[in-house]
Amino acid sequence: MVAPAALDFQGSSVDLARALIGAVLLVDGVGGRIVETEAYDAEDPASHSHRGPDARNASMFGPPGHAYVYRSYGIHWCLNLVCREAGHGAGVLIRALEPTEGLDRMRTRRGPVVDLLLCAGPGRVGQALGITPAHDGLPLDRAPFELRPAALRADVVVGPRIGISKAQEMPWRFGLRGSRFVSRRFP
DNA sequence: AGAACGATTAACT
DNA sequence: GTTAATCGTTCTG
Repeated sequence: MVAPAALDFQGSSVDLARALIGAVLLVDGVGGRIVETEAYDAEDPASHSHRGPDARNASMFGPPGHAYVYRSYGIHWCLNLVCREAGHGAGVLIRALEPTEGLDRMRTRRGPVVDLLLCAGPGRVGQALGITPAHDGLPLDRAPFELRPAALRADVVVGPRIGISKAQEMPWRFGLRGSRFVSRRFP
């Protein structure tokens, strides 16, 4: 019997990003197993919270255990889970899921793509789960969110983050080893 | 005020 | 491998 890895929203975003691999995330009953995450922090030049609180990133400076939703490239809605003490500005970007529940609704939202690409990337996760600005700032421990920690400690691989120009060398992207549902392979 | 830039994706060569 | 789409935020003058 192995104790479930509890999700600690009070700790660092790097620790939470690692612990989230293998956890199950649902929004209105639609979602799956988290297979890829990235950590961001106020001391991190690549983070939206680096310049301090503003209208867009306010949720990152709100209470831990809540959602931070932002618009990416004017097109996509991406979901983060806020951690650390309120006011700090740290969070974890959900980059990919292995779809397990609500497949039909995901296929309707995502259009004609193979199931492997339903949630392989932060923008795709947002679209498949129906994430909107209305989810920004909502608590993760009640509807429409459902978050279940991984039953066993997952086999996690680490690598540099994707799509950033600052602090590219920081190994703050985490994935489930061998998963075919990640947005990109790990070296 | 205007230009440049994204925590991206889909389509194309 | 390259590139267009698309729009709020940030940088520059």
